[in-house]
Amino acid sequence: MQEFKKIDLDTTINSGQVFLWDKIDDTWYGVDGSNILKITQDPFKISSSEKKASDFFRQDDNMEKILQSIKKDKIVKDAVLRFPGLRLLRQDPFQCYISFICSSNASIQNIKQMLKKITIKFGKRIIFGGHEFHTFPSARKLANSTIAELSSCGLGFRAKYVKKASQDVVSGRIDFNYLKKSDYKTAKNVLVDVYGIGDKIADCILLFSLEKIEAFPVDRWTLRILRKYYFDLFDESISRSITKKKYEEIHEKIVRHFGPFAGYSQQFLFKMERELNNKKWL
DNA sequence: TCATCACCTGGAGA
DNA sequence: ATCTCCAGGTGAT
Repeated sequence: MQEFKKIDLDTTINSGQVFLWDKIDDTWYGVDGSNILKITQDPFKISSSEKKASDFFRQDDNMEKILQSIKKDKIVKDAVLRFPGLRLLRQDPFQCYISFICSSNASIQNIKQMLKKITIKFGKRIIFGGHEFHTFPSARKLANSTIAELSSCGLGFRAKYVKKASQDVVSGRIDFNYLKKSDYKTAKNVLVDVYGIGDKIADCILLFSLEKIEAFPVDRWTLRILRKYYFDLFDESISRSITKKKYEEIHEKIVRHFGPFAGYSQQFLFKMERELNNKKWL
């Protein structure tokens, strides 16, 4: 089996996509919506608390073709070479949506803590594989919660975002099935209208849970990467504060350079640069 | 349209 | 011990 076909669990889970994962005795456990996943690396085996078929690891993706497509330059080539087992994940959309709304101006460890508290306070407690877990709550549950309850999970100013965003799901204003079927631009325009969701967070939700592999979240790390390695390409577009128009301009250039699987290239570059700076993950 | 700034909170570094 | 600063941004001037 060629190296790129093997999924590297540690690398993938520690790449900033998911927050509710823990490793217990060489086994990874994670919360994905109402489902709890249990995964071992060797042998690679997945089991779950619910019997629902979801390809969490995107094993349907043609990695040979995707990697071929994104290796446009030496930087991405190096990143792919260093983390050949890194993958994008296919997350439960509502959990992903709330997770990244919580991520604004917060560290990964802080985000993890907020989400953990949300599951304990609002999720369903279950025992799986001999361990206790709490599922991610439904939109209705969070929509009906009070700001005070949400604040007690350490959300701070994000509490009001989470409540409103949950209400938008309950009312049907946000329909994840519709967004999955829509093209990138249409879906993005819908998401950025939600209170608490801007360009970056919308792209995270699109990439990690709504099948938009061309989405390329631009955050302070990505911006740093573009400045450091791709200055010649993005030159004028990169200013200190990034406006909506600049963001679109950058995204256009990104897709032109990295191609239709740009989101994959983002994941490799992000992983590489954070490792390079010894940043912590979960 | 664009640039600043406040914002909850917890953890790291001075 | 106490303080400052920052963290995968966003909304309001």
